[in-house]
Amino acid sequence: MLVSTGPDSVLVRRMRDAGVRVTPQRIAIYSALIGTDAHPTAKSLYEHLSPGVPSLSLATVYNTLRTLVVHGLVHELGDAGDGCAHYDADLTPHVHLICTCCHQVRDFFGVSIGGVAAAVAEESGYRLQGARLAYIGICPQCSEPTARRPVV
Amino acid sequence: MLVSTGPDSVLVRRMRDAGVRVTPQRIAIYSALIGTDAHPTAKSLYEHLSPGVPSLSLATVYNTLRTLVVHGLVHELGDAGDGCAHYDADLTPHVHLICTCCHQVRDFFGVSIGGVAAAVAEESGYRLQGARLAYIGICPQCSEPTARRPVV
DNA sequence: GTTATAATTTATACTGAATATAAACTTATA
DNA sequence: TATAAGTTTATATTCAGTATAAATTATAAC
Repeated sequence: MLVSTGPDSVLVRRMRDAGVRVTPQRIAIYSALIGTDAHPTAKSLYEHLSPGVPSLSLATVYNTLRTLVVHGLVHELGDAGDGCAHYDADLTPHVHLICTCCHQVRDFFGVSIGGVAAAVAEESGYRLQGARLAYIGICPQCSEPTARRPVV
Repeated sequence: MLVSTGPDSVLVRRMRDAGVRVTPQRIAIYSALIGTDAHPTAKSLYEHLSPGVPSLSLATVYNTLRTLVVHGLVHELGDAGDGCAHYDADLTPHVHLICTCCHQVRDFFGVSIGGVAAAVAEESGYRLQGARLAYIGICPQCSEPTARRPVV
């Protein structure tokens, strides 16, 4: 999926509105996140972007992801059984399904969760920055007797 | 909170029913988890139990927690901003509130989430082992101007 | 457009949570 | 009670993520 990244794009405006400085690296990382539903990790983002942004450093990917999370532009989904954090730029309240076998993180929109988010925001007294709503188990593909794990 | 740990206790029966071998170390770890709502980490469990179970190894705590999680007796809540996983033996569907400032994980029963769990279990096709339902933000205490962070 | 300054990027070194290993030990079963 | 399979332990190792400091760049003020 392609995402507009010009100086007046939604993406750049969102960053400015959130008080995040705009740099080419941040645009590359944020737009890559917006343009995928694969819930990437810092490392997979780095490997995906490196060829197009040759000077990009892995440290910058970590720094940027943290910045985006702290400013509420991205949600950190945590470990998917592979020992590293996955990220999502889709802030629409929705559930994730994590397979402990293939370590895939999949969106699940089959249940409405907006009311929960609203209730927590109102009743908890917390200044919310993110959400992490995941159910963990073995996905149907990995449950098949002939299952072959995707190459991680 | 005290938990009965005899050979016919609920705790031991639950382990056997789940196909988990029963050892003194596992009883100690599982009962400590059942007896607290502090959502401890592997290390904090180790430090709490070590004096009473002198030979206990940190590796055993990690091994046991993974075993309990895989067999569905314990939920792994993931990182609370302190870089390590927290655990919960209360499998009642409920939400957690994670403060990114003091790294405390608190139960939140102010919203009912049982229906979500049921819907996911039924519609996703996943063989569910656990859930991780957390909202992340700054807790009221840490929001106060005079806030002092608890010693971690 | 320049300039100043504060923030960001980068490469590298480092930290520490979690895992792998292998020998000693324990549990469950027959 | 003997056996086989699983567990515990101490230690070594891995690697995700962070800290550091020098070089660079975004922003805002002029």
